[in-house]
Amino acid sequence: MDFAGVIINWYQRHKRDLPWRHTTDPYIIWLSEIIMQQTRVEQGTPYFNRFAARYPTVSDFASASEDEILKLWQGLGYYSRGRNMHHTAQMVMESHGGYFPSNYNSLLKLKGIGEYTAAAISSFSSNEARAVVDGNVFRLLSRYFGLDIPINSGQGKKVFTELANNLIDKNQAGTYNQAVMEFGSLVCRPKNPDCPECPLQSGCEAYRTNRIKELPVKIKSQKIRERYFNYIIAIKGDSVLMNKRGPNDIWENLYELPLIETDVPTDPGELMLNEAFIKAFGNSVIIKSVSGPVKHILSHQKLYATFIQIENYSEQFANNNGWMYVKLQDLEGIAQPKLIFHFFKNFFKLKD
DNA sequence: AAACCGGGGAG
DNA sequence: CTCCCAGGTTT
Repeated sequence: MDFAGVIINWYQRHKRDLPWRHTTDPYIIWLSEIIMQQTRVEQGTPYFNRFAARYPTVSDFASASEDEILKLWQGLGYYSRGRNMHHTAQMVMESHGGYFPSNYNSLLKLKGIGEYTAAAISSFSSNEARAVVDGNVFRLLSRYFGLDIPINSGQGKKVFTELANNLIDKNQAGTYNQAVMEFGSLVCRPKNPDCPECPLQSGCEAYRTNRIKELPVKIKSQKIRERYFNYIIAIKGDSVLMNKRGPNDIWENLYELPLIETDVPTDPGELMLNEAFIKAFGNSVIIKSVSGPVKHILSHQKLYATFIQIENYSEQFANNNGWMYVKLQDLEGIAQPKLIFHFFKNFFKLKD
């Protein structure tokens, strides 16, 4: 049996029953694929179920508001995925007559859909023979063929994509694509792969040469930036001052507390002398309470957040774009980063 | 080509 | 702590 045959045979005996595997509707498959990008199946599945229930068709998705979509997305990370989906859903309504595309080239033009996702949707919905190349496939192929070219280099991407397209079973492209990813996820795992039970063991170059641990090769990641977020809690009556974040930074269009960011750790007393702080709140502020710093780690940044509740402030922040008072009972309805959501939960003793 | 974009779980 | 997950977009 050839490579594809072994993989498909294994898949038919070991595949998981995932909710998006029961459909050929490209819209539903798109929903699942975007949600699962850089996300573990266990983490993404509840989100998929909520989105599929709330927006059964692309029309439903397109007519929702961005705030509503981001709220449903809250906690899943990489929020541009949610914003791009909204844009794409509207594009499908306007330019594709409400019918979600199912061919590779049309899919590739849509926002948030790259080569992987276009190959996945087209093969799962219409059996188009384009090989998916995701993290699982990179790992499986680099090990099986003993290729040490970095998987995150331009050249590596090209080599592995070409190889994958030579291996695909063109008569059952969708099944093959599902199968290679499932196999990479459950057998050819990143750590402790199940080589003893692997049906490809006899032909695996990395296994033969004892290089399982060295493959795949990846180019080292970037430096991690450290940032200091001084969040201000300004409560007036039954409202709290909030900020809607702007473009070109993390958490775009999500809501947080008013933020005075500094390059170095700054204690609250010192922060009150900060130019931006005085410009927003005046110079007769009283600090009521301080908590933190709370460490919040992203893949590319380390955040240290301090929460400072103030009183006797003057409202000179009227010109600060995005700052607004939000009623406490409306807080639960707006999309917030995990850091903020958790803080509020603790601060107001909110229930789940 | 390199930087940017979350959050969580495994080891 | 490090690595990586059904990756894509921007610079």
